Amino acid sequence: MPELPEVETVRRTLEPHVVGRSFVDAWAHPSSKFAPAVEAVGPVVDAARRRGKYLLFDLDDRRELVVHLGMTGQLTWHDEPVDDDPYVRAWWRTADGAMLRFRDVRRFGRLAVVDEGAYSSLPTLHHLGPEPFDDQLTDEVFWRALNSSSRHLKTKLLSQRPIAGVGNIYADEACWIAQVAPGDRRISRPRAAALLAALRDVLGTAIEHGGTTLRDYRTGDGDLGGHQHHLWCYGRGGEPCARCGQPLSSRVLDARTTTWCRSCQPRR
DNA sequence: CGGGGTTCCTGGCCGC
DNA sequence: TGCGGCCAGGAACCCC
Repeated sequence: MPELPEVETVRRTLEPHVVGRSFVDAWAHPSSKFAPAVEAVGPVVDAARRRGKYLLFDLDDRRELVVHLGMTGQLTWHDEPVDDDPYVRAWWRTADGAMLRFRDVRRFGRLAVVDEGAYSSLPTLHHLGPEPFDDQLTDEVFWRALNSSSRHLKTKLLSQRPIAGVGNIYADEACWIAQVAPGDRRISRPRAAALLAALRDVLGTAIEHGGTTLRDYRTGDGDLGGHQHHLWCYGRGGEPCARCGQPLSSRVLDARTTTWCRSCQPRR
């Protein structure tokens, strides 16, 4: 499940390949989720950026190729032709025979080519909250955003509004680190500050590890991430809490599997 | 417009 | 061994 650390790793690994190049040919699966890929043929790629879980490739004709990896998306660079694969949903070829390839088994990913900054066709990107490491995201701002509705705290994290780029893995990890109950609906200012610090800690560490590969995620060079060996609670329901030894709880919260420690993440 | 439900997808896994 | 059923879940989409 590519979240911010995975998408940032893909961005960093693709950047040296794509920036300064242009695509001379492209193909896309007929689904409207992927068909726009061919519109990126022609212009030079000026930059490889990221906002939340979205990859943004700036094109030099004032447009952007927007890529969301969904659940199983893999965006990889290939200097040489690669074997055919039934799960490839789009590819772009450069003049020198290299290829950028989008593979996505479950087709939850999505591609778009838009005028620069014109994200209205992608509502989550259009209304995306601040980047985790943005100085504008202060404890105060985060606390207010988390208390602006009465939904579960974890659901608010996953909404991409209080903060961009957090998915199921890092939401559970950050709540565990900050000792926040994911099912609480309100949070005190000091706990919000602790949760923001935990998010920054875990997202930063996961980027250093090249992201979390549970199954499908790969870097832009096709490599596995490493953060799967550093998870405190995600996917560990029933195992002892690394902090207190009590078994971690797991249940579905707002349609998302949630793992936490009832003992050291008590309801407030 | 916030909130809640539904849909998109298919490999992997479980139980019989 | 084979197969039906269920699960994983981000974001678009629709409705109230």
